[in-house]
Amino acid sequence: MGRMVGIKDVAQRAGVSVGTVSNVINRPETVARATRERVQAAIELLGYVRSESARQLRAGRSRIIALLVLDMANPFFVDLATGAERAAREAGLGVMLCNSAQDPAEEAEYLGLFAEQRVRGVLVTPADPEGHTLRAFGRHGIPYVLVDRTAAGEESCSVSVDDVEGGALAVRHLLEGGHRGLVYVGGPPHLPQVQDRREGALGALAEAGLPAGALVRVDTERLDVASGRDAGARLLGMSPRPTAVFCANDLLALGVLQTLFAAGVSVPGDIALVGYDDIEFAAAAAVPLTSVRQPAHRMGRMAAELLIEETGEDAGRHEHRRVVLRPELVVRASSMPPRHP
Amino acid sequence: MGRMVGIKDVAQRAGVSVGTVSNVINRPETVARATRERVQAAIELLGYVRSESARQLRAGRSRIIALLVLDMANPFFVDLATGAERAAREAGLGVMLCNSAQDPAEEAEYLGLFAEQRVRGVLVTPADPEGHTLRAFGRHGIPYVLVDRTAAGEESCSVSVDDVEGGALAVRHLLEGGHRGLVYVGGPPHLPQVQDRREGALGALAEAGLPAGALVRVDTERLDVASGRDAGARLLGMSPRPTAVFCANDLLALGVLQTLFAAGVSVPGDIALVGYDDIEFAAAAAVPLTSVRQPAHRMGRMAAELLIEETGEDAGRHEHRRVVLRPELVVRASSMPPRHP
DNA sequence: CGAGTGGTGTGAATCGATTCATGACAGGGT
DNA sequence: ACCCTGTCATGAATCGATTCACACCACTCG
Repeated sequence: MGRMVGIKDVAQRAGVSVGTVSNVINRPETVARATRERVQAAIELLGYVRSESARQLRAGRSRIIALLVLDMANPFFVDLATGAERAAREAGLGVMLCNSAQDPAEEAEYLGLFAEQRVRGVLVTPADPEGHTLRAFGRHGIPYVLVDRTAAGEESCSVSVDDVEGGALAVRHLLEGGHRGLVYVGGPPHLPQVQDRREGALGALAEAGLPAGALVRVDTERLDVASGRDAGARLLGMSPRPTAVFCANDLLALGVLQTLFAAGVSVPGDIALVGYDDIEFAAAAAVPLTSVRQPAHRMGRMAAELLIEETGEDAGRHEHRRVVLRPELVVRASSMPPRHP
Repeated sequence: MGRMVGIKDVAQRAGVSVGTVSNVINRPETVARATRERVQAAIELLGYVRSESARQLRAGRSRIIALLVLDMANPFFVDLATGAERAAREAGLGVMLCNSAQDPAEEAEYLGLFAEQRVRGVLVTPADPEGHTLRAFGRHGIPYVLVDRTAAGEESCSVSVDDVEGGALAVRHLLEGGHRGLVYVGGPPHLPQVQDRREGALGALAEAGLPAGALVRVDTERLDVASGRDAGARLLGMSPRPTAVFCANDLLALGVLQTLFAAGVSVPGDIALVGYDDIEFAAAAAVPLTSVRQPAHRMGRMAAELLIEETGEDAGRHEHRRVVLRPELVVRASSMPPRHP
C-alpha cells in the first residue's frame, strides 16, 4: 500500500489548486461546473478520502460526541445509545460509545481520552456520586448533557425520566392488587435512580395511608442479574414472606424471578413482581415481567439533540434545559392480582 | 472558555522550546531532570492536554480501532466488545463501537467514516453476504480482522468459534435425550453462522444414522427475540409437534420459549429447547436455557490482539492467522430428558 | 473608454505536535 | 591548550485540509 493520497495529489491530477479542491468538497456551488466535474473525477480516480485529523486540527474540535454509560450489559443503555447514535448521525457526527461499568475510576480515565480527542461533547450517566468527573468536564471546557439523571444546578442540560413518578406507578399498581407486604430491591443506595424510585414508592404508600415501614428495603451491590439472584435468596429467607416485590431495574427482577422459580415459589401466585426499564427481555421472560417503561431511545435522541444544539454553529444563545419525561407502567403476568385476594 | 492551551504555551511558560516539551511527553529520559520538572509543572499549571488530531496528522493514522458488530442488542456482541475494548486499552488504543444492525448499507456507511478517521484497523462481523464491504476495506488499505467468522482466503486474520462443532454438540445432546423429531430454528439462511450450526446439526444426525429429513428447518427474518416468537407460533402449528428444538441463537430461543409458555406447552416436558451463545439471560430465563457457550470475551480480546500485532510498530512480519475456538455445551433445565422416554 | 461587478480560481498562512539535523556546553583525557 | 564525547536543548520542516484576501477575466453600464 503506497502513500495516502492527499488533497494535493487530487489538485495536481485535476490541474487546479488545493483551495479549489477543498471548495469542490465543501462549497461546490462556488465552483464552475466544468472544474467541479474534473475535480470529482480526479477524486474518484485516485480514491481520495479526506483526512479527518487534518480537518479537526484546523477546526479545533472533532466531529465526535462521546456517550459514557453506566452499564453496556444492560439493554436499557443499549437502547439509549441507539437513539443517541441515530440523532448524531443525522447531524453528521460520529458517536464514541464507552462503558464506565459503574466505576468512577474508569469514568475518570475516559475523561482524559475525551479531552485528547477534543470531542464535541459528552452524553453521560455519571457513576461518580461526588460529581468529580462532571466538574472535571467543566474544567476542561467539555460540554456535557446528563442522561437518565437530572442536573442539579444550572451547569448543564439533562434528559431524564421522572423516577419518583415511576416508583409510585409501580407501587400503586401493587397496592391495587391488594398487596400490603412490599419489598423494594434496590442497588447501591447512593445512585440517584435507586433513591428516587424508592422515594416514589414511599409516596405511593403514604397516599394509601400506609406507614413507610410497610416497604422493606433490600440493597444489592450492583444493578445486575447476579445481584438479583442474591436478593431473591434473601427474599426466600424472610418471614413473613412478602407478597410483592418491586425491583429498581429489570436485571434485578430477572435475577429474583429466577431464584424464586427455582425454589418453587409461584410468580405471581405467591409473589408479585415488578421491574423497571422494560427491557426487551422483560417481556420475553417465561413469566412476562410487569415493568415501568422508560423511553430510552427517545431519551438518547433528545440528549444528543440538546448537545448538538449547545455545540452547534450558532452556539451563541443556548440555555441549559432540563427535560423530564414520563414513565409508563406496563402490566404483564408477573403482577397479575392473585385470584383469591 | 478561552483559547485551547497548546504546546507552545507550555513551552513559553517553562522557558523552553516546543521540541523540548514534546520530548518531556514522549521521551522523558532524554530530558534533564530539572528541565523535565519545570515543564511538567507548566503542563499542570496550564491544564495542557495534547491534541490527538495533531499527533494523528503527523503520524498518518489514528490510535483508534473500530469494532463493527451485527447487533448491539445481542448481549453476545456486548461481551465480545468488552473483551476487545480491554485488550485495546491495554495497548493504549481507543475503541469505536459501531452497530451495523445486520444491514449492509449501514456497514458501507461506516466504512466511509473509518476511512476518514484513518482508523488503525477494524474488527468486523460482516453483514454483507457478498463480501463487498470487506473488499472495500482492502481497497482503502484498512486492515481488518474477522470476528465470529472464518476468513475464506489469505486476506485477513479471523477469530471464530467452530460453529459446526457447536451445532453437533447441541443436537447430539438432544438425541441422547431420546428425541427424534427435531426442529432447527435459524435466522436468515445466508448467514454463515446459521449455515454452519445447521451443518453441524445434520452431521450429528448422520452419526446417529438418522436421515437429514429428521431435522425440520424453520427460517426467520432476523436473529432476535421477536423472530423467535414468530417461530414459536409456527412450531405450535406443526403436526406432529416436534419434541426438541435447536435455535441458532439465544434470542430466538427466548422468543420461542415465551410463545410456548404462553400456549401452555411445557419446557422441557413437551418440548426440549437448546439455544446458542449462552448469554446471561439464558441462565436467567425462568426455565434456564441449555445453550452452546461461545467464549465471546476471549474472542474479542484475541481479535483485538491480532489486529494490534498486524498494525503494530514491527508490522513487518505478520502472517494472517485463523484462530478457531471450541464451543461448549451448557446443559440446563430447558433440555432435561423427559422422565418417561 | 474607464469603472464597476460578479463569477472563479489561487496560494500562502494556519492549526498543534513530532522529528531530526544541528548546535551549545561541560567535563575528561592527552 | 586541544580535541573528543556525551548530554541537552533548539527550531525549522512536516503532516493535510481549510480559509481568506486577492487576482484575474469577461461583461456591462455610464
